[in-house]
Amino acid sequence: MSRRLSPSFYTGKTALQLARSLLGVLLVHETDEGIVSGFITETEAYTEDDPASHTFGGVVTERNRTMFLRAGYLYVYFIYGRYFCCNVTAERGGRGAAVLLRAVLPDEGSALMRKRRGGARALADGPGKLCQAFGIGREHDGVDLTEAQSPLYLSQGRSVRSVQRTARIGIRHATEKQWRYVVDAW
DNA sequence: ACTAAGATTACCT
DNA sequence: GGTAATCTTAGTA
Repeated sequence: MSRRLSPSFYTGKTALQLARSLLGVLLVHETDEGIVSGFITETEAYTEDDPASHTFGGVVTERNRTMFLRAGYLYVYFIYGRYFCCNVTAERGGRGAAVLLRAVLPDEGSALMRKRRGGARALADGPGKLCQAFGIGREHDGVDLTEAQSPLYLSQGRSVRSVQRTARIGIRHATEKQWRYVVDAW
């Protein structure tokens, strides 16, 4: 039985609403190496009106173009010369909005995650670590998460009892916005 | 062409 | 708590 989230999960929500809704959702990646999955525990919203966003001002560039697709695509970017970060696009096509996946609680395939992480103890408690553990890289930028055959997708997860909202991490601009969502209790 | 900054992480004291 | 590592991206000329 597949519990893959349907397109309707992504549509009709603002980036902030989607960021909240993604908490508890299961992120799954099926590859030849094996299957890894984990429950999303931390997200951040980014929009066109947001000085911290890659799409601030609504200007399309080579890097940010995926963020302007309709909701339900994966936006992957490279940062600090070392790490990838992955987002789920939000809002309607033409609007540059997305939700950064910052952390997951590993479910299936933690041995493979650890192998990909070079044996480290912390498997996916940060956006760069998450992408490394899940084998997500630049080739996954623009993947349609809602497509039935996609090996990378979101699935129904756990219900979240309580959520904490805070300022976003690691940004210089718009630090006053409380657009980070963290699972407080399951 | 050149340059500065970056939605991070690991390792050090 | 501080910071080096590392290279792409985007802006400026």
